[in-house]
Amino acid sequence: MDGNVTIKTIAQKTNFSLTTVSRVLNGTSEKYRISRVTQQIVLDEAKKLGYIPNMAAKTLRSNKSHTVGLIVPSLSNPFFSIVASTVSKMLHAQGYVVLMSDSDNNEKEEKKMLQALQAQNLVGLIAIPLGERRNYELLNQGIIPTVFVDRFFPGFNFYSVSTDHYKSSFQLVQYLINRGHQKIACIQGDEKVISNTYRVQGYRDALRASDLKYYYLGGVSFTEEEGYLETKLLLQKKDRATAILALSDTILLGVLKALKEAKIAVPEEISVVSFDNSSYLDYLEVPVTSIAQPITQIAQLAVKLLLEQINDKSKSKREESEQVILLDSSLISRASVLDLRNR
Amino acid sequence: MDGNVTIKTIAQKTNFSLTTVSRVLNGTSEKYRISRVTQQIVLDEAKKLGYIPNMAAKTLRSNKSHTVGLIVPSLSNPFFSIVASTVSKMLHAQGYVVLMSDSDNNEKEEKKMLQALQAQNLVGLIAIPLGERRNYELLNQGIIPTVFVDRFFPGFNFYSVSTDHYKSSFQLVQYLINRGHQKIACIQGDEKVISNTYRVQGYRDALRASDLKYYYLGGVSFTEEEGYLETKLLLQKKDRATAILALSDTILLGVLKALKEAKIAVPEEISVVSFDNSSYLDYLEVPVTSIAQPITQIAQLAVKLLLEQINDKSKSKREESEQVILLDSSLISRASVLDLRNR
DNA sequence: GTGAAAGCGCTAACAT
DNA sequence: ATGTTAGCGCTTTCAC
Repeated sequence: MDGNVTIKTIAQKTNFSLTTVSRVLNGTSEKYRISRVTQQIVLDEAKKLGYIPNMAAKTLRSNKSHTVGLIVPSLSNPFFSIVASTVSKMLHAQGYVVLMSDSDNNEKEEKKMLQALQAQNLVGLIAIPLGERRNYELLNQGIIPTVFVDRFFPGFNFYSVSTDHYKSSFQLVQYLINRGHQKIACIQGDEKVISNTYRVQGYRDALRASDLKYYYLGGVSFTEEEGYLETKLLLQKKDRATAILALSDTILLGVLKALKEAKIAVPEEISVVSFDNSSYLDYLEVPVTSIAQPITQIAQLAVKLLLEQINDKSKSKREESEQVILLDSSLISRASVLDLRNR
Repeated sequence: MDGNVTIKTIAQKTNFSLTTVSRVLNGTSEKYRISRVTQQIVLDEAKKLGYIPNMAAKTLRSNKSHTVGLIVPSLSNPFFSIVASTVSKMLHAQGYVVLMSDSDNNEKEEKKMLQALQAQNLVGLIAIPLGERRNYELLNQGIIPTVFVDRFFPGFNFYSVSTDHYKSSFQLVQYLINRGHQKIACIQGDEKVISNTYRVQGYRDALRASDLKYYYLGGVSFTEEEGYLETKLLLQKKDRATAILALSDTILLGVLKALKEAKIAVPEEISVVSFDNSSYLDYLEVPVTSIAQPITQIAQLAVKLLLEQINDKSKSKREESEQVILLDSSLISRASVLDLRNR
């Protein structure tokens, strides 16, 4: 009643021992052949008293917390929040509880959060890391099963799940090239994040594959402002690109703003494509062709791999589990690309 | 080294007692006048050994977990994810850790999550509740300081922080009326959530205040599909509205889709306004006038109120803390409303 | 089929 | 300025 019902209370009320009560409440009755009657008495009393187990005690005793950590660069980014949403739901369904940390795109913060998480007896960790691999090297010698999502570092014995950024980017640029574009500019996000790196490589390699010499790369962060500024810059070049590849939808919005201000028509005067395929792309002034990542699939796979590791007691196995899993994206074609071959 | 360094290990290595080590590591050295030398020795050893405190033990012993629960209807909704992001960052900065739960807009799930959270010795809870008040009545007799965000139920001794939905809606409708609109339709979300209820009331009262008889209310959930379907329905009425009020941006996207399909021009043939002011509204085919909620402010205030309660040991005070705090929104005027007075 | 007792890592009252 | 000790709520040997 007074909010402090423990198994001891129940033991006293029912005149059974702590042990018996504990066993009943943990579903190990069968294993210890506790009589149906006893079970019922204990269960009834627990319900009547509104017993709520004390996780801290369980965790301390068993050294297993049923807690999974989740660290993301920023929840205000839809991509990450959908991952968080999916991960959270799946894990809760499995009886885990999720400790969420928003590293705010700040590596110092990320480090602090990782440390805080380590004190929580986590049974697992799902991380969308920032650019600093050392933050993850401190991770308790890989004692906590960890899965990287979207971004990763080579050389960790963790699973990583992400879109095949390189391939996606390559295909997207090829899509432009196939429509006659020869001068394609790219506005990137943060150079330190590996998904960005791969996208840029895909961009570069697609150009090379078609022997295109025009190469323009700008941008330093995945923000609307950057997209805006970089587009302003881009428009001042005498040799203007015929297409812009925005490496995220946030960047895209900035690009569109700058183009609108300069009264440059999309796609008549310049074509635009992006990564992310946000739901509003269909409703923009000109619907924008974009790469759709299989976000939910990625998150689901990450959780599955994590649970697998958690349930796999044989740690030896885990030692050699470095594995990067790349999922294909889909190119959603809309009206923002002009076919230059028809001119 | 082996990942199981406790204060006992440090005590042995340094030949100090558990107490001393504990005190040094908890920053209570001053209070107990532990010598600088001792402090340094202990601190050095802790660092050398890579000591990580065991939170479960701390929590068990002190019955205070430094863990705050956060429960949201769905992280994939930008409004909620921004709240989550802000809350998480602020709380982490204060040394708290955040247990996140996505109730998936499902009251059964919400109940389960609330129960799971209760087992975690939470020191506080921030909740964006669904429609079921009973889920919160079970909340440990209000022993855990709780703050409702965005939505709330009357009769709880919790603080609630939200936008003044009624007023916002009233103003928005008045804005339409001022521009000569007399037939305004409203497409709502989930009737069970109080923010929706208030918005609908604001809509109704604004009409009444101007003696307008036209009243059209449709919709059952905050989704694009609903917005789409309801608009289809709406368009079949012989007496068509001159303006549509979409109670969320998700609904809005559906509305726009239906209008586009029907080739009805915005704002020439019909005006549209919405709630949420998502960042992409500026870039839509027709930028849409919308109500911007002070999301970050709301989240910040909620955290402040929570921390206040947590630090306020005098529970008596908390007993009478029911208080609903309403923040003003801003009306962001864009091109989606036609001024009928000029015709 | 059930119970007694030890102990997980930590803190705090009570020493000195 | 530092140490001893009890105990938070729970699980788990070991015992009968």
